[in-house]
Amino acid sequence: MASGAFTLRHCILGLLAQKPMSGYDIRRVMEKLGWLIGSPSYGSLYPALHALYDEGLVTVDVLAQAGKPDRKLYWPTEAGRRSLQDWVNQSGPADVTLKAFVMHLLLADSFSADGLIAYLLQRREQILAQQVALEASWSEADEQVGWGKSLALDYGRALASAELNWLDHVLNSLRYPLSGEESQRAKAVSPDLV
Amino acid sequence: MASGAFTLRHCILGLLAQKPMSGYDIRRVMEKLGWLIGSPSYGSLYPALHALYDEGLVTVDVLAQAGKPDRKLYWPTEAGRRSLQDWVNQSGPADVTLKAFVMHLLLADSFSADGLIAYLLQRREQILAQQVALEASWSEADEQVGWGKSLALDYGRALASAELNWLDHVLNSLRYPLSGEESQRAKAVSPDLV
DNA sequence: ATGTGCATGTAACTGGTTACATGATTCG
DNA sequence: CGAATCATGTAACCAGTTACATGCACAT
Repeated sequence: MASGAFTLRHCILGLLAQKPMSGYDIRRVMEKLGWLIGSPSYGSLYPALHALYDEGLVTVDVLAQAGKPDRKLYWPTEAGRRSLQDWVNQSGPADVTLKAFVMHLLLADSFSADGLIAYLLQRREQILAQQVALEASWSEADEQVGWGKSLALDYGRALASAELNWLDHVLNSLRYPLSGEESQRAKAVSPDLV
Repeated sequence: MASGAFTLRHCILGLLAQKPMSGYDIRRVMEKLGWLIGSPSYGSLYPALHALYDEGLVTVDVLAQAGKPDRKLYWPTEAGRRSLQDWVNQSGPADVTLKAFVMHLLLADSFSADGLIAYLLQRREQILAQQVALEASWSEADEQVGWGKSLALDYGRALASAELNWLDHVLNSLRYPLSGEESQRAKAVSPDLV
């Protein structure tokens, strides 16, 4: 329950772990990251923040401001950091949505290098599986693929191969060399679409 | 309100427009498309299907089967097709999430060619804006960007540029359908479903 | 006998959005 | 003088998940 899926709680905790912020700040940051992480409404943000506080995962410091409403700066307690670390460590392939993945990247500083590499490899495995599944869906001569379906599948293929390329590139720069066979597969894809 | 965001309703309606299916079928199809569209639980699928039926947007035909439970084949009514067409036509840049975008691609057959091109151009504009926003976020020398943040931003950049490439390629092939293969696909655009 | 696939569904819950309410300050 | 930005929050609602309940057929 506390683990499992990636929710606003984790997101907030993750951002606060990098730098103390107010609810308002959190939203601004998420807005700037835009579609990568998606910004929540205050209607969910503030309640989530209060809940984290009630559970002792974050502390607050209230800064009175002239003319403006009080600015409540939140940051994780030790328990909060532990809980975040738990999430980072135990998150399996099941919950690797785009948001969760991006949050893992953002928290890269708090990984051990090995942990990050393991996580990226896991992600790589997953994308590879999806690519294979799409390819299978394509050549499924169940009946001829409609134009729309072929468009959608091709789009998926393009995204998947782009991500694989990126992953390989990053893994490489982390000096984790892949076997020749595997890395070639990912590199070969880019130029042929539709 | 009934329009706006992309929900299960639209998704179901869209899939049924391509081919009559049971709730079970719908789920299998969505599962196969995997992360592109995401498969819902039956706990949301069946109720949504019933709601569509109650509103007269889909009809059902019950096929009794030996040994197995009845198979309820659903497909859109005229009203359903109209409602779907409305969604396709009026969906603005606001709701262009990945799911919604993929659904538009899947329904490409039911667009006029011009409509599809307009939609893709809209998407292109949006991705371009996101790319710019990320770039801005990067060079924001507010303080030096942490490793995690730079990783995440770079990931976003990679995805955005991959999508732009794909969009350009598709747009190009839509405007200059030359090869035999592609002109065949171009023909497939015309039969609309309304 | 045990599990997997087919096929339907409901009830309780959760995680979010939308719309509302407040109020000072600064910019055009 | 009105709009945007800073800054907080609540209440009603909605869309989805999880867990449960049913039941037959076929393969291991």
